[in-house]
Amino acid sequence: MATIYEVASMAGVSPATVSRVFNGQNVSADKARRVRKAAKALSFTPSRVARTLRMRSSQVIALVIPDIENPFFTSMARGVEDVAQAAGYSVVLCNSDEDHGKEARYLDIAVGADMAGVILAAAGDNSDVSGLIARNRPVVAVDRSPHGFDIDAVTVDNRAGGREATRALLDQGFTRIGCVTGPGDVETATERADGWRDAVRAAGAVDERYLRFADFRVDGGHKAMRELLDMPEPPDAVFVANNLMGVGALQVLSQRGAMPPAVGMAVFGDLPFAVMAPMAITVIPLPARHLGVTAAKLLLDRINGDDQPPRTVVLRNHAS
Amino acid sequence: MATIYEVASMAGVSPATVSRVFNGQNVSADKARRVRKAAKALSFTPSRVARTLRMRSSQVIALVIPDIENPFFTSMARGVEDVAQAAGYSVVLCNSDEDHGKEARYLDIAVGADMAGVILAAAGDNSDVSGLIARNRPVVAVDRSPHGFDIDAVTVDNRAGGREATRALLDQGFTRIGCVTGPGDVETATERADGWRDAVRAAGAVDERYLRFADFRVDGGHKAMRELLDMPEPPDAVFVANNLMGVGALQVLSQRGAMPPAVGMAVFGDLPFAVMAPMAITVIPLPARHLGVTAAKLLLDRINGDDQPPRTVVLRNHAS
DNA sequence: ACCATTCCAGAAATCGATTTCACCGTCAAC
DNA sequence: GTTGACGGTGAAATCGATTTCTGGAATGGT
Repeated sequence: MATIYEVASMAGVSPATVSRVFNGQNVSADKARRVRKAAKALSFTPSRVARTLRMRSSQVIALVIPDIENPFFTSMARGVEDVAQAAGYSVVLCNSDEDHGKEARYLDIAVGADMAGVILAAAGDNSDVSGLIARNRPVVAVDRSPHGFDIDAVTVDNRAGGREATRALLDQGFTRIGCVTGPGDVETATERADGWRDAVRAAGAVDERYLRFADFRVDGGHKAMRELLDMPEPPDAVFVANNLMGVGALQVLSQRGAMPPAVGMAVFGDLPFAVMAPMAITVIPLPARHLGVTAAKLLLDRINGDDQPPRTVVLRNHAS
Repeated sequence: MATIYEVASMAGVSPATVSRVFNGQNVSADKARRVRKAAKALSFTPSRVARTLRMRSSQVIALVIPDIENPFFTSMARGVEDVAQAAGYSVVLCNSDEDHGKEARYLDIAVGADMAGVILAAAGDNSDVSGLIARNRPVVAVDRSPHGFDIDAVTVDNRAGGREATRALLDQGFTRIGCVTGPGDVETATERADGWRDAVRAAGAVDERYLRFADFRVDGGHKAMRELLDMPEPPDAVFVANNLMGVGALQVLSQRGAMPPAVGMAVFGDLPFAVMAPMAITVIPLPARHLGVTAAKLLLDRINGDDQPPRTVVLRNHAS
């Protein structure tokens, strides 16, 4: 509540001097001491708001993710946080809940709050970052990237991963491979499904009835898996395009007493908090933390004035 | 980037009028129309920073949690978020990482950024919220509460839960019940261990060698569980005081081929993303989302000027 | 002893919104 | 016809920091 002015008058100096003390500029030792003492006495905390208004930029970066309850994204958040902290930035986490409206609102806030930059795991292909770009605020897309904008991006090779996962199932001798992927307007979902198509086609014909779009959550996995199993000729194996749907699918299989390898299963992304090493399940690991770290580094570069044309970094998901 | 002044001059009115248009005050229809048109043309986004500086409060609340990778806390965050959103507030999530230094930094930021209030799941008993109190900012403690401050709090009955969990193991016929709890300076950890002591004492003598303090994470569960199993006379069952350590303990048991019910197990808090209904495991469910909802409501009350003496809400964890 | 740097420090402008105050019309009441 | 109330509007103060500009003091080189 105390302001720089009160500190100044208590220390018998000008506000400018108080500011200089706190920003490590040259101030005589005597005055600096008096200022610090006064600041302590008044338990002075500088107003970041005033500072931000004047400086036109805050030491905060926004990380907008579509599902805070997904360990993949929280792990990514940790990566972002560690890099940002080390560089003196704070991270605020915004949960868009896969909702374009909420996402837009958070992006507006990021602009209005003069945040230094934004790392965005977009809710869908048509997320709109034009406001950020118009105002020249650095943005980095991570995991998924909005279409139609030429911005920095960090992704993994979704198609290759989907192909590899599906091929693993074929190699295990399964013949009717289903696919449970995410929403049709999310890049990672369609790309992973494309990988599935690639692999299946290479082994024969693609049966699109075995493809299900769900919502990238546990419940989506339930629903899609049930649908597949209830088909007249159900698949004998399934490729699931993300971790949470993988959990959902496994829960359904468990209920029906058909755990892998009775039904084949490959998952894109590590299964969260798995208790038993799921030997019968093929997992394409996803470098979640590393995605965050890389995105944060890219963003910090931009914040510090890096002006190259936008880069896209594709991380290897070292298959296992 | 456009300011209220540019909008004003484009619309041929004063900045005050522009402000009034956006804040729903009385302005003639004609001018209002011109202002809106100009604002659109300039793609004007009001500066929250300037607004906050002037109003001395922002529409943002901080939620400080000790571990963003723990689904219990993210679920709590969802509860907070839903309530806050509905009331027009945004939530920024701050991960203190069980570190008092980081936590203190985030609390400072909350003050300096003039946030409307803070919901704090403290990193330990001796977290310091005096800065917030001195500046009259609403704080609500959730899950854990810092000692020595008389503030609103929302908790569960940890001791009763620990007692109940342990009793369940005794009822199942186990006789040497171990306990894996969290750090000694975290209230929820010590209280749950107290519950364990209560139950064990009621059935005989408490052997403190069966009590382990770990770090509330998966690795802590590993370490503590291994130590217990490696004792000359290992426990035949174990009460684990949180969800992640429960996962860790189960992983160790799985490795050693002693899954429940070979070794008895009770866990405080729901196991995240469990694939199979763990019938052999006693789970004390934790109303994570509800904790968040309740805390957010309390905080909003305070923000809106509620001035009663601090309340402590203890939620029932409807045992199962 | 003199001039040129360099260093300190204060006054005042600035960031962009909100809000008080004062003023002007208009309209209703008496 | 005067008074009072009220709605609409703009000028200017305000929030609390940073920063430019300026002047004075101190330092150093010759």
